[in-house]
Amino acid sequence: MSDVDTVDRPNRQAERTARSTAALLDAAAELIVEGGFDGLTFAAIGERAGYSRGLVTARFGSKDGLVEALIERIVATWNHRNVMPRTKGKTGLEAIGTILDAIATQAERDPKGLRVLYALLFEAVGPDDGLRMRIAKFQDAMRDDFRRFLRRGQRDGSIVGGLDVEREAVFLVGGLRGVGFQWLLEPDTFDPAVEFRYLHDVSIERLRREES
Amino acid sequence: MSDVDTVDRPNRQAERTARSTAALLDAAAELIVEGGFDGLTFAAIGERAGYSRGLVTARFGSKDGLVEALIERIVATWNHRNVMPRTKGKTGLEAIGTILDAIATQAERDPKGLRVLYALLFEAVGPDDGLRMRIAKFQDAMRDDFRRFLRRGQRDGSIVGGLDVEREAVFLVGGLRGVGFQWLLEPDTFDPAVEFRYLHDVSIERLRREES
DNA sequence: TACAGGTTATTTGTCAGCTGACAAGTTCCC
DNA sequence: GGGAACTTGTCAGCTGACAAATAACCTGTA
Repeated sequence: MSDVDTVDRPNRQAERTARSTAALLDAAAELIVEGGFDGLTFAAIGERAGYSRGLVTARFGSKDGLVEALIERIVATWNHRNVMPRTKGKTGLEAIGTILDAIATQAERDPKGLRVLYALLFEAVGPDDGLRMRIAKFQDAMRDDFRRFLRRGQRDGSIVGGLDVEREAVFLVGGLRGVGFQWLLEPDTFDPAVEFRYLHDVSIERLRREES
Repeated sequence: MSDVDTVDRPNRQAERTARSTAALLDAAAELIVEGGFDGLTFAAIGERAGYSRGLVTARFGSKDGLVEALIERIVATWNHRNVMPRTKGKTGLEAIGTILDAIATQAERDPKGLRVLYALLFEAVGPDDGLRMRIAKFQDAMRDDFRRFLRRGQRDGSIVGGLDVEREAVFLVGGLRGVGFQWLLEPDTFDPAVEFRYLHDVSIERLRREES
């Protein structure tokens, strides 16, 4: 019927697995955006994905396994698409601007995708869960990007000298999380694109080396 | 035995209620700090408070009622003690500095009390719960404080002119939430006092009117 | 002072609902 | 025919809620 069916199929088994895996993860992401972690039940995931409630366990082993896979997918696509390639050969200030701009742009064009990430982030505060450590790792990787670019900016002279790199990295990531928090708290009245853009502008302005 | 017993007791019934209510709320606060919302069960609250599991329902009607009472207590003491009285007769910039300083100071002296609030905040992101709207109301009240002081600062000349008051209020509250989020995500390695203090310094520096 | 009767505070018994997990069975693919 | 993907049956565990029972307290009267 469609050309998909006429294509060579060297491995339909694996293809089937990939399809159901993607469907399950998509469903899980949607459910988290809509109802937070409480709405993320095996029954709901299976139903929305068009499978049974038991497949989640069969595929991911446990609920933690599912969440781990979901985070993995989000982080991988994000880093691969939006950060690493677009900061090459730029000054430190430009690289930071690129990151902040990429987030603001995604808030404009694909807010749902961004909401999944933030919903996961805020769900991770709690006791010694595996989720918290997983998210903390992601968080620190992000701070590390900022640390690197802040140092680069001080070497190449694009960023004002003498600032506390560690504090600044925390401050920048904190600014992003603060916008995301207010967004998720008031999803109907809060415009994340505007606020992320403002965060970008203020941060760049503040970090830019004073021209003499 | 103790002098408490020899004091006039015009209403021991009410006193008993007040004592058990306080014990329940204290226990609930501790449990939230330790294990998030998941650990906040009627059984755990009653046990820690030294009462039975059924008293929570009898006193607060439902779990929502308990949380509402807890938030009410935190917000009331906070506003009453730390904000309202200490910003009178100050310039806009000074008032904002007072708020940020009060938070940083509490992070130094009573981090547990502050953690209860932030744990509640981040637990509130989710669907149409009553908790979300309750926290959103608190959040907007806090932004409103900043809006008021920002305008005051523009009138009295202590704050740089021409800034977007609404954006700035969001940015300031967002900065606070961002610090709190990183703290709760990494409670063992993240020092909230240092970061709140840095937030204070950077914000005041940024808002101060350039001296001509 | 004593004590009864009513009110309030607190506990215990019990229930339905939901969740994640897993084993056994069924369908699909190679 | 064998193995993988997927479904269904089933279970124990836990939670919040509420009704009924018990304990503590207060008030009025003699």
